Amino acid sequence: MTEPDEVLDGLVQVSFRVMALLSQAAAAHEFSLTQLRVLAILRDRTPKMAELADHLGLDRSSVSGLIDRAVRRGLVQREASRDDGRSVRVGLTAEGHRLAGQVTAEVASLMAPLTGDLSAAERKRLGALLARVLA
Amino acid sequence: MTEPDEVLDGLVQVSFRVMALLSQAAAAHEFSLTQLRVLAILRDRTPKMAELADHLGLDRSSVSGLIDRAVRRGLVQREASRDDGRSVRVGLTAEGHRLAGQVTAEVASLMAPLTGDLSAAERKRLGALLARVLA
DNA sequence: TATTGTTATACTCTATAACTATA
DNA sequence: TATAGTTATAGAGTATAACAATA
Repeated sequence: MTEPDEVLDGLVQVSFRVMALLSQAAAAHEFSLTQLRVLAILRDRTPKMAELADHLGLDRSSVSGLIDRAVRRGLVQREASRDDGRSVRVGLTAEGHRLAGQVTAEVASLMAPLTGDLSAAERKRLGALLARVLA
Repeated sequence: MTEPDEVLDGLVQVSFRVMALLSQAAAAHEFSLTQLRVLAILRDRTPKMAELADHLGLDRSSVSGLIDRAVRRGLVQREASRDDGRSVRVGLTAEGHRLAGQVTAEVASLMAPLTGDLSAAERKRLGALLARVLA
């Protein structure tokens, strides 16, 4: 190949741009993109460690460390599962929820200019096409 | 906020998908996403260290380490600049070029399914919209 | 025996600060 | 003095392997 598809190339370029913005939003609060993902995931879930590892696509041992650091910062709590004595559920603390909400808002602000030049119709079309890509 | 724009949400989701595919392509050759970026950048440039750091958005000291490891793997070479005795140019070795080409092809293959369900017209439209986003 | 999570270990990535050499 | 690059150091992120507790 070597001549990459125009559209695929655009997807890669846009993805790097988006990741840079997400990293910037995370860095403003001194955490990593991965910690940002953890916060986002825990906003509407209280998964077991193994489930969280699956969501993130990481090894369980890596997630242990991530959660250790988030707990140390007071953003996340561990609690024992009653159904299975081996497993542990993780969830946001009140402060974690607050921060997750704030960062989500900041991400939206940072990203808004990306689609700022598009008309309502173009936005709708782009949204639909992205949904197809994700299908 | 808290209710993120549909389109922005799509961009974030697609970006994570793309990054996962790129990471997968890189991991198949046992290197990181950053090393993949280095290879891609050096495919058509022979920058000085400081220029490479700018492209990557990283500190020079971080790039020193990245290049050290790539040199150790025989993919990249350093050479002194003749115009400025302080600066160093970096470029791919023959093996680095070979590998960069191969990985680029593998990335294209991995990503192809993303747009596999789109018609030619839809692809064209998506490409145009992504170009607007990048503008 | 198998599974859940943690720990020990090792390496990559990254930044800051201090340093060397050149300008 | 200022700039280019490296080195020293420290911490986060990641995986593999070994382990404890529970199933």
